[in-house]
Amino acid sequence: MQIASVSDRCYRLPMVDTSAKLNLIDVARAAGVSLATASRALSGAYGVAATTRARVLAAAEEMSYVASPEAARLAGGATGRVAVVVPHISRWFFGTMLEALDSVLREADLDVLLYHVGGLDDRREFFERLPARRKVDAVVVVAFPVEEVERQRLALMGVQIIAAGGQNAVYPYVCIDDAAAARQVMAHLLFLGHRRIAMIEAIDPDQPTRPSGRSSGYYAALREVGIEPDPDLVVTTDWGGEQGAQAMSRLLSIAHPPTAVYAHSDEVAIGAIRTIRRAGLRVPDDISIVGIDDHPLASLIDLTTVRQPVYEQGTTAAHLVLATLRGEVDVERAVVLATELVVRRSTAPPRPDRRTD
Amino acid sequence: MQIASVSDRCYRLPMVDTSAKLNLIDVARAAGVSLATASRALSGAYGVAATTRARVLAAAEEMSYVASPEAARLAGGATGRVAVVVPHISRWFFGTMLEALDSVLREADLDVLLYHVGGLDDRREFFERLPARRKVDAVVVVAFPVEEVERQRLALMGVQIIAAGGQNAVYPYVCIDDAAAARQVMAHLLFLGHRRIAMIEAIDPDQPTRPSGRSSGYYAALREVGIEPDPDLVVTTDWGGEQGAQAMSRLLSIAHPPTAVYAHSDEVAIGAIRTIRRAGLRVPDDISIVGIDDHPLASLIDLTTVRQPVYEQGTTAAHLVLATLRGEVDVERAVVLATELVVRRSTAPPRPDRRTD
DNA sequence: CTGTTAGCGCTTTCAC
DNA sequence: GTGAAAGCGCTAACAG
Repeated sequence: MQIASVSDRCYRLPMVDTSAKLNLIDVARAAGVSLATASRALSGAYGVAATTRARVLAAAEEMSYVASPEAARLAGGATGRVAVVVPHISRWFFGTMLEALDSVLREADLDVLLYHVGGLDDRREFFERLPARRKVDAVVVVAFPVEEVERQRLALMGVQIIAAGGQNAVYPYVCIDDAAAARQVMAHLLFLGHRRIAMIEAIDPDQPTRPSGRSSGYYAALREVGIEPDPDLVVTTDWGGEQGAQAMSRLLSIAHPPTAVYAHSDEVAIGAIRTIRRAGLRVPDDISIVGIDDHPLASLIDLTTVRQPVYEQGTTAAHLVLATLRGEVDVERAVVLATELVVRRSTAPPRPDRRTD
Repeated sequence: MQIASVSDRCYRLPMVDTSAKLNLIDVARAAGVSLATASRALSGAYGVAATTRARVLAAAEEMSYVASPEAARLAGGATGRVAVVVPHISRWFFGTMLEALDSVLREADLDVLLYHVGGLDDRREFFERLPARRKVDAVVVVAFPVEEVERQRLALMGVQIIAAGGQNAVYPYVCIDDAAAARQVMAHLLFLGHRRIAMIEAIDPDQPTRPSGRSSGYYAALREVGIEPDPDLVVTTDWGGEQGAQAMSRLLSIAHPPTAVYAHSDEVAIGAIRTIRRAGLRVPDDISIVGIDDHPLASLIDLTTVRQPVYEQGTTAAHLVLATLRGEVDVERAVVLATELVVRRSTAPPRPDRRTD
């Protein structure tokens, strides 16, 4: 992590001459057109002859002209910025999503304004402040519910909303089918012969969220095979490894502990594994465990999981943003990406002496 | 991860009346002063009577006035934005750093512009583009070297640079002492009686970096106790778990494998552990292993490591930004934060039959 | 299809 | 200590 001046770089960086700033007017002159025409040509508006536009574009390219977002915005144009709103940053899911969003938005020459909105106060602050001065052209909310009032407020300012990793009927979104993911977990566990399957349900205490499909899928799968859900086998906690470990302790403290555990995320699952091991039990011999995500460390832990395409959700959401910004009317409003079971070595049939059926 | 309109929220969001936008002139009128005075008062410049300033501030507060960054910048002021440049986003270290930076910068009413600069092309793009139009007031580079030319280019535009998680003599920085961290690892391992200590050295292939203190500390510690470094015991790889696993394979393929392994990061260490286990060996009985970071999952894996205060590095760097922006001259230009060894259960004395001394 | 013109909301000289 | 006025660089009506 050392930082030092590296002298043997492979590119030259021309020194800027601050005294000679390059404005649109310069490009216009170089192309032999008026300022207005240059503006139209660059912004891709209609009503410019193809040859003229080409000339302007060439001149701009030649002089490596970069427009001033400030001036553009002030004059009523777009800001060239999009806000990405995330409830967490350091967790893998959110970081990966950010990386994906950033990658395609930057490609489209849009700047990314990061908004970390943890609790309710941040959230309120965000939705009160942002619209006040149109700082962005669109906002992407990552796994984060937006109220209708909030949406309308933004819409009033001409700011679009797109959701990544979550769903809503009102604005475009891309997500996975959480209930289907839960069912993939359950199908695997049931097929292996497990009957006492616990669930470590994760919820974010700071975010008001509807009951997740990851939970409903569990109950649905159980009911379908005629197993009555046992409340003792469901424990709710925050996302995160330590919390998973604690939740697992509770599951080990009941009269008839489960033979298999379904955790809402890999991180939670990894925490649960620690508790199991500390109890002197083995995975998967004594207890099977499955997570959701396919976190990079899951493969290193040999954790069976359901993979969700996080990066792809991000890029897809970003493309939704671009399409919306372009004013495309026939935008695909809902994209649901497929998940898949990844079988590794944290699952096995239950020990014969522990089978309950 | 479901997103839905939540109706029972605990705050009211007033609908914006887009037709009545609030400008500085309105605040000025309300305070009974001229536009110029209002501007001066708000920007905290000298030459305004204390009472006048108070009146303006009150009016602004009352009307919950928010300045337009666009107009401010256009007129020669600050942008109210700072760029954060990171080579990765989804890795824990960088996400945590971002979270910390964001937290204090937002507190100071600055917006965070995220720049993911992966390879050389991105980097070039960044340093060519950003200065062209002053989009930000300062840039924070996270674990990322900046060339002198690049720095000067930014300085010319009045943009400050601050480094987080890396060091440089020219601009303010905050980091840890990598060499010291390495020595903490080595002291622990040597004290336990290990002599054949391997190092899995991690480097980012996309970033031109000076040899890390994490490596030099290893060699220094070895030499100090009179152990001749064995080239076979050092393997270099990319950061990341899979890479750590592969590196460990190589260490297991030499004539005399190590009794202990020092990995440059916890993620690398976790990968290495998988390889060790798959080889039928046990940690720490057969091989001890130590990482650096204290990644949240490290405690779940029971990994001995050297903790570095990532979040604190971020907040400190952000405060450096604020001080610099405030024009403070006597800014602490270099902050080096302490690291500490966290002993868990991945280290133990070497097996007597494997000791080589 | 292209050029002219009037601001966008603020900061900053300048006078007073 | 305060006010008046001149832009910052661009877009969006308008004319032509």
